[in-house]
Amino acid sequence: MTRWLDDGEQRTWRAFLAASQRIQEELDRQLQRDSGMPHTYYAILVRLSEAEKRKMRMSELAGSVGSSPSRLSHAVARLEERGWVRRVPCESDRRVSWAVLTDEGLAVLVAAAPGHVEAVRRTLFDRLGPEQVGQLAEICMEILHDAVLQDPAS
Amino acid sequence: MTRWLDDGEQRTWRAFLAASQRIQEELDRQLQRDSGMPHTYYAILVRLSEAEKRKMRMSELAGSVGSSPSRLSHAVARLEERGWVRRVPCESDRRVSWAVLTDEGLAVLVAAAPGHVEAVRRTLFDRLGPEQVGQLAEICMEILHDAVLQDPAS
DNA sequence: GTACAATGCTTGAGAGTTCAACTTTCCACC
DNA sequence: GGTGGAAAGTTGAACTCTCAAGCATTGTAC
Repeated sequence: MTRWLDDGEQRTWRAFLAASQRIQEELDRQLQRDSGMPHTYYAILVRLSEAEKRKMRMSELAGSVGSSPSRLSHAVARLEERGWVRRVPCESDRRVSWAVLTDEGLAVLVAAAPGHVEAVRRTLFDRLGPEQVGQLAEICMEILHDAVLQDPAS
Repeated sequence: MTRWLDDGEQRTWRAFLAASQRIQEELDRQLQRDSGMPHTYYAILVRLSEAEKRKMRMSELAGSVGSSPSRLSHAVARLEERGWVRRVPCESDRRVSWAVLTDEGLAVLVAAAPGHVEAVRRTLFDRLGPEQVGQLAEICMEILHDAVLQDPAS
């Protein structure tokens, strides 16, 4: 009954796994080594830096970086300890917390960005032609499109 | 000096991150829920099941699943606790350990496989056309090709 | 044959993630 | 205006991963 993967699919799948794993690890290692933070923390700082007044609600931020509420809560707690992010209670809805990027956090991000972008180029874009970049974008959009991604059983 | 990403690259990069993250999480969740193990453990069982006599040296296995020696050592320790893998010392080189997939481990793998393959289809292959699958394979090969992936500074 | 480096693997501590509660606040309804 | 449920976040425990250090064993050079 199971629709097993044929040889081509098998190869594609394993290549995809290996490639994405490798990129993730390389970026994590680079950021950890050069800036003392994992990639997920970097993504949080980036997203905050782009937001109006450098602040976002926790849930919005979580959705934006593709993180669970719990993960984000833990992460922001660590970022707050380092003084890179501050949590401010929302006046109009007291369930809500604002996460605010501090000046110090922005400085750390600015310092980390060039090395990170270099790593992204080295691991991904420098290896692909322009057509492939377009194809990859298209493919990833399809994967994300209407991303139910749920098991029918659940 | 930094070669920043242009808008198209930026979008591609974020789509790629989101897509690969999403697939990883979906697979991990499915396997954890239905078979009580993370995806990395599943990969270890798969690789062992394909090996001659269902056994491999730890270092070989680590390379094969793209894991650090340390990670594999921890993982196999857990798998051994569950009785799915056994470690056997090598006679000819006593530094070496063989990891052996047990009958019980094979049974668990066989039980887990259909649900996993379904998840892979649902999250990836069902969303792409045949051309895109080919393109994706090609792209991932390029990413892995001659994968130095090292920072010049190191 | 004895020092010394390299190899194979393991270990422990620190850090991040997950999952299932749990608290607080808001909203809708009667 | 109370009540029940939904929404927003947090917390703690269990688990995995990483990194650096460590222990044997093997290979190499003198």
